[in-house]
Amino acid sequence: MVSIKDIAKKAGVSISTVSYALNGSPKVTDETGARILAIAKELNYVPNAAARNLKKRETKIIGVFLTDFSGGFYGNLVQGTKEVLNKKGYDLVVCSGRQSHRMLPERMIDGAIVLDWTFDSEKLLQYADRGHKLVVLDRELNHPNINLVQLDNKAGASLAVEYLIEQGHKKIYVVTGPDNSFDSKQRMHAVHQVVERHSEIELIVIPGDFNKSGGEAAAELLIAEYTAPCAVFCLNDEMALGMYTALAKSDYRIGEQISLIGFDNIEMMDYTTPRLATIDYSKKKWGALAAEQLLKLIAGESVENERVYVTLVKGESVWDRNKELS
Amino acid sequence: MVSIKDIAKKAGVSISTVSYALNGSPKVTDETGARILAIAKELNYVPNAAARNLKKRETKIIGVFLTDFSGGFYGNLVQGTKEVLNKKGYDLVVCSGRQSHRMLPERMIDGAIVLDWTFDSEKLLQYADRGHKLVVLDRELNHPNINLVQLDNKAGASLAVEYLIEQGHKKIYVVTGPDNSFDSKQRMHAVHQVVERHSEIELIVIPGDFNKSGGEAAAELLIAEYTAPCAVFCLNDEMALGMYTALAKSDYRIGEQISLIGFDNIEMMDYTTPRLATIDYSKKKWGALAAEQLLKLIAGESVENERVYVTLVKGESVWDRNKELS
DNA sequence: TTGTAAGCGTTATCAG
DNA sequence: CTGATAACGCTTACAA
Repeated sequence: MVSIKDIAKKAGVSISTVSYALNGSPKVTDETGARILAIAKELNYVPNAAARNLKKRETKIIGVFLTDFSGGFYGNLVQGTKEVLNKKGYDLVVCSGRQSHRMLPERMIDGAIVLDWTFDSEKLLQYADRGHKLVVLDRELNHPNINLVQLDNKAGASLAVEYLIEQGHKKIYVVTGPDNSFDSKQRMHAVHQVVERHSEIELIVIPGDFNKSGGEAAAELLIAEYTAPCAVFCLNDEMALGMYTALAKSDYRIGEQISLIGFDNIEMMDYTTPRLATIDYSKKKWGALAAEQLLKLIAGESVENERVYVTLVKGESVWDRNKELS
Repeated sequence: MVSIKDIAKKAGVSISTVSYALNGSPKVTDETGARILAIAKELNYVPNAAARNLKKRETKIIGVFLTDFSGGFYGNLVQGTKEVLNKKGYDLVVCSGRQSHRMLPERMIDGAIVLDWTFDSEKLLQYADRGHKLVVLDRELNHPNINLVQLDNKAGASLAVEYLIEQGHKKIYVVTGPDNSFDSKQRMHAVHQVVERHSEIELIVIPGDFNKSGGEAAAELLIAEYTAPCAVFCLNDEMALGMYTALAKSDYRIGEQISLIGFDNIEMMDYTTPRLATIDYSKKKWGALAAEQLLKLIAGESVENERVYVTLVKGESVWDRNKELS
């Protein structure tokens, strides 16, 4: 490995001069500076990150922690984050799984954006206590070193259920996410609030897992106890797609006997027939916002928690019962 | 920051003893070892990655370089990689964009898996020359420190074109990837080989970009010059989906006037109607294989280049003209 | 079994 | 403007 020491030797100067030259410090003559740069290039010098990180106590790298790499969900979000970070001289790495959680406390990254329910809140708070900067997208955590950029789950879930009700549905199933998912809890809460305002609605809750398999399982349950047309709100699109696939194999048609709406508007939704209704929001903006907040946090600026707004995407997957009744 | 020095002070031992204890060396008494571990836990000690990396000259982290984070393409591939790496005590980070390329030469990672045509081959060779270990999935590079795990593009493209021909198609459009894409070149080469064996086939090449927009642009061209039923082979699914969307807005129907086949079998394909034909292969296995090869390379074992095999996925998007003719 | 000390490649604080 | 030199936190001979 060629180090600044080698350059110094070859240039006949000291290592500190080399360091200054390499970092574009005005403390070296243009002449020696240029000579050193030339020699560095000639020797194919590349700085050693570990040494620099050790000394400077920063890596200029931000980590994004995701539950998994799959699905059409994360692409745009991470892209939004990356664009903001790169513009500010930071690099981004995407990590997943418990093993990788160590990167934050071990200081391999200068901060983290968390959208990963397998990452313990307790751990996150502990890291924040030690001075690490965090932006969390999937829970509520109150700490000066943690900023929240949350989805407006309440609005989204309300929009979804109200849409079903408006279309004349009385019997509504809801397929939930995992118990420990904050998003799932918030959405469920909003669902209950809306339903309470409509006494005529029959609400049935089916526990899900935010995965395709959860939607498939729910579909089976639905089919088993089917008696009359009903509506289903899957608390995320992944499960809605699972249900879509499962129902395709059954005698029931989405948008006819069974109305369906999801949440997230992942890319796959564009290709379903009938078009599945869902709740949309800009994933890219979400990621970008998270990055901005994190950088402010790192810069020591004070930051308010932010919110990402949602809209309803209608689709033929929801049958308008009013037409039938009129 | 609490360092081993702090632990040493509190335990009344030297830093080396602490280091040995922390690393489970048999050189320390069980008693002092336990005491040190206890103190470490009490102080919330976390090793500093930069210092360890600097000293050990390895990070136990592997980087996966992708062109972008989007689409249903990478999820399973990265998942396969991750599982293999984690099992062997390595962590994985996913990177994208020129900026992040520095991670390899700066030794922030112990090796890289490259599926990113924006990563210069010249640079890769240069890094390999400096001793960095690489597995490349999207090009052909001959170097002792580089291993190839390639898709069987030739078989895939041949399967696709032969399928179209078998179904009675005579006029075949091919939408290519970017000029510098190795996969695109290989697939095109195979296309030409097959077509040469069938003199009755009329082949029209449309330059594409492997993105949705490329497929959309190709669709417009197709519509503009449409005269009779024809078939299209998009060299990847992303473009096939672009064409699918564009044609949905036109008077032409996929599987009727226009037959369509893609390449990759990304998840979105499962939701198209009619089901788009494509070329399938196990992305997870591909990623896992790449990880295994890289670890062998790092361990200094000799490795042969590997190949990932492909299969044809038929779909209603390809019209059987033989029926019509018989 | 434990301690001493050198060094990994940088940066940064002093003197010159 | 340039050069010694002391860190940064850790690992690992080698000594004791």
